[in-house]
Amino acid sequence: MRLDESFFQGGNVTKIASELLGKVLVTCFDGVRTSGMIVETEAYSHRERGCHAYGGKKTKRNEVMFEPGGLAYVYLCYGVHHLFNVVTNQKDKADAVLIRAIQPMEGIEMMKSRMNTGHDKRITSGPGKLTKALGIDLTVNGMPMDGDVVWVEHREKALLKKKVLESPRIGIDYAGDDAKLLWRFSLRDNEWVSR
DNA sequence: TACGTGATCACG
DNA sequence: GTGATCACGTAA
Repeated sequence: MRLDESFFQGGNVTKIASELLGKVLVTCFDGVRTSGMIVETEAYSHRERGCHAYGGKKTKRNEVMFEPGGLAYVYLCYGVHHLFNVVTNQKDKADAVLIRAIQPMEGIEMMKSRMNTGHDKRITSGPGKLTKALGIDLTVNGMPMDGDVVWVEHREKALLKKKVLESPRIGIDYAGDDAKLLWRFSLRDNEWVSR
């Protein structure tokens, strides 16, 4: 079952970030499906300093965050890596969830090919790696999560709460005290979580 | 621990 | 226009 916009417009970005754990992120390019179970996410809200849209700051890069929830927000980080987010909340309330790691499911050969490697060890264990493995780049920015390129499926029953680990977000030292928020969610003991 | 990498942003 | 910055990954 596919998640629709009602899921992404729920308004509580940390709740959505934790609920995305265990769900399946899917892409389909040229008829080839690749997918993986989401094992690590981070929440970002316009109300805190870690967010690109902090204080309602709207730029060319982040304008899709100001649209209603259910769109993909992709941007280039450090000139090399595409990072994939899902916009949540409602129009002009710019919140998003960063997908940081997945556990490969479908299309593993395609992922290995995209990663230029012969093995499948930890090929999706990080926000920049999973986008490469899934074929996500800037052309995906702004796409709806209920189209035929990228979407999220719900397959398994609800996760046990105690499987969800909450910790500080990675790589946002510039956010001051907001860097201490426990807004990173991961599946405890899952080997595909990033380091 | 160091640094590549290039789009984007905040200045002028 | 230009320089600083950056929600990472890899090598060492």
